[in-house]
Amino acid sequence: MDMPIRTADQVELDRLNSALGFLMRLAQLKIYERFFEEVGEHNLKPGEFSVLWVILHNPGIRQSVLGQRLMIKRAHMTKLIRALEDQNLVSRKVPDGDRRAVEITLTPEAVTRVKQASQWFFTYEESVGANLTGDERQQLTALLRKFVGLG
Amino acid sequence: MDMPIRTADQVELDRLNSALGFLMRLAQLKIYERFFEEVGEHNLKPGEFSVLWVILHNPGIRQSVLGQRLMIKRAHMTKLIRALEDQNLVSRKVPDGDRRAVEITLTPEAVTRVKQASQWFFTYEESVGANLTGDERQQLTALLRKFVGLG
DNA sequence: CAAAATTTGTTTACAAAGAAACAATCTCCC
DNA sequence: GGGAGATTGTTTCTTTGTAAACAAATTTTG
Repeated sequence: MDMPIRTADQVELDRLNSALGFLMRLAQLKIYERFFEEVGEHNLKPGEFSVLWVILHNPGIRQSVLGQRLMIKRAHMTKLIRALEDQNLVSRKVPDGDRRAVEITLTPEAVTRVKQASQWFFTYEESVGANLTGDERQQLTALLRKFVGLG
Repeated sequence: MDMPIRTADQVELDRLNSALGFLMRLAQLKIYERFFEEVGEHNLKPGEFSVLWVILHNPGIRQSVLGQRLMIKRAHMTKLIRALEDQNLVSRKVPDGDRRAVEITLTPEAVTRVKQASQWFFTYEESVGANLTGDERQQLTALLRKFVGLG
């Protein structure tokens, strides 16, 4: 009868169904969507939070290294850091050893703020993948860690 | 001693190390990066390809349904479809039943083009996750499929 | 049936992220 | 020591995607 497709779950994806890159993109988008639904505007976006968190645990880290680890391009990192600086959350210091580089540290306010934010952030993170069993979630985490080359 | 961190793999991520959302974002970025390294400008970007692929397999699909399945927002979908229309790859038709909607079909050229593009696209997709064993890759795919709700 | 609410797609304005060109510094090597 | 080349960060421009307001058609409901 050639009934037009009316709902998303009737859509035929064919080979896309087992394409790793495609599935990963979908997964990521789903996580983001849920993040903004649940956490709303908690005044620190996930990107900002992870940047601040990493600086907290690596005081004086250089912009370039931070960017490499979080896969943020230099051009974009410049903007992120400046925005954080404008909010008085980080301070930049050009080290004596290498005057091209910039070393970044949290301000005391930011330390408090990040520790506080970490509560809801990780609470959310733990709720991600709630439709999986504990084992599956565990496996997924391990596989992703291997996939991205973390330990 | 306070040696500054010099390389990305010395960075302490602490709890971020097992945060599913974080790992997923990293994984996705890694896939994209490799995609552009390897496939370069093959004249069809991954987003465009998947849109066209899904239209190929669901001729006459509505913009809204397409967007729901691929998690593309309406506003953005409008632009994507227009761009594809400008390249003479899709045609739009307002169905009689519901004159708000738009049904999309591939042009004959696009059918050829997508089938051709599918060769390198899926070749790339199969190379994703080459640092995992076959079993692991298989598991990861299955877990992601469950995660995103693809039965 | 008519008013209210919803769906669908578009437009406009904006935010997030990348690419390329650039300047300053540093490293390497002759 | 002094250029050639690499690194580091910034700037500018462009692409990609989202948000909010809107218009038109449809569905709901009183």
